[in-house]
Amino acid sequence: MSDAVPDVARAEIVGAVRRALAKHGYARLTTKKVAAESEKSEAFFFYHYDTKDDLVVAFLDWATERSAERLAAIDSDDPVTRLFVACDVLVGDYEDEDDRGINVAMMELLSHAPHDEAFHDRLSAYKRSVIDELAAIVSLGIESGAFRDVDPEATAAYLLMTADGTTGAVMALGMTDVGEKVRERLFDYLTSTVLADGVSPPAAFA
Amino acid sequence: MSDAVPDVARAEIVGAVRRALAKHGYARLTTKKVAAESEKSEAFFFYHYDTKDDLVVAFLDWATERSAERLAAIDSDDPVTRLFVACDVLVGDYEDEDDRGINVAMMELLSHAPHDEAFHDRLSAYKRSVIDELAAIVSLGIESGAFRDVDPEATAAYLLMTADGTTGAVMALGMTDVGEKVRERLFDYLTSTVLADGVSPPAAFA
DNA sequence: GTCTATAGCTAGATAGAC
DNA sequence: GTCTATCTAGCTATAGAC
Repeated sequence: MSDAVPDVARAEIVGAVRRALAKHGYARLTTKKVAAESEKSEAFFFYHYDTKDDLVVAFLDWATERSAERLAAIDSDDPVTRLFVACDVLVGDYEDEDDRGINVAMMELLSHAPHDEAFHDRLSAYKRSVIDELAAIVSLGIESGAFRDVDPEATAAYLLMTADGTTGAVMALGMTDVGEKVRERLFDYLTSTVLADGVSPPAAFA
Repeated sequence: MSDAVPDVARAEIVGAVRRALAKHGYARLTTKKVAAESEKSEAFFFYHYDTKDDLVVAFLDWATERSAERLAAIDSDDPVTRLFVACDVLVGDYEDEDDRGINVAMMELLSHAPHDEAFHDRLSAYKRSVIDELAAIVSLGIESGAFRDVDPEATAAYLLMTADGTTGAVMALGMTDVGEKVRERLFDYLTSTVLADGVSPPAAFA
């Protein structure tokens, strides 16, 4: 994928970019601030990557991959559990500071995507893949009879958009009360509209 | 509100900031680029505002006010119509280039809010006011018997978060197909979960 | 491969004429 | 009030020692 940057170097770089983004945001990111988040010098970063933007793209590649893996790693054969946990993961956890920083940074890059093709391409592909993943879960549930006969793609898109919006208000603005209420409505939606009659939500979400 | 910047000057400035943000995004915004979007010189902007960030805040004040007014201006006494139209407005129109630019810019400022108190304060207040506005519509509908007895605040928050997330994917990434599907699911949600039995959505949304 | 030092530029902001 | 000209700081990126 990325042209032969050694794994240790990339890990160091991605970590420093991640911390610098969490501390200063993309709009105020400088290569000095990135270097300040590691033991390495500024030149170290320019040896491995050509430009500052390449550093950010390396972070973005890492972040999208990480998020996709977290979804894929949901460990259950039951479509009901998988769908609830997936939505839970997508909304995110405000208390997890690292996660919050990563999510806010991804959002800042997303909102800058109209002006940066690399951001646009990676984030469109990522969003698309999440929708596909959710749609696959929905399809499974329909086949198994646990879900109603909803439109998998449309339902997946709808769920992701709700989770995305919530991430913004909760992670970026700290409106945790809104987060709680939306979570409740979201799980209620799954229960009343996606789950088939007589199917219950997982215990943790009831 | 803002300390005595003449209305004509402010209009000129807000317009230039708006166009510069639409063209370059917040992360790449410079005062030179702002000035390039007007007939005025760079010094003109610094005569009326002390710092570059004050210019952006002036834009943000204008943008939040504009969005709030658009919601408040929905011209109907019928809670059903008002709720559907409000959601429609909140999701926004991808085809409207100005609206798209404004929405994407607001999103970029939102995602930078953890690092800028002025952004944080204005956007939290704005989001809160939209939730209040939506909740008021929901309460009205419940009183009139057009809506079920849902939780107005939670429902309002839930609807806004879905609209916000959709704005991101549609306006910033151009995923218009996702926008269509989410709109459909969103209006379906309103119809099946918020509207009382036997109440129909407005003709335009059926 | 990684460092220190610095080039070269552009940013935000100001001075002073009008 | 608005302009042109310009200052200074801080940025991205590179050169050259090790």
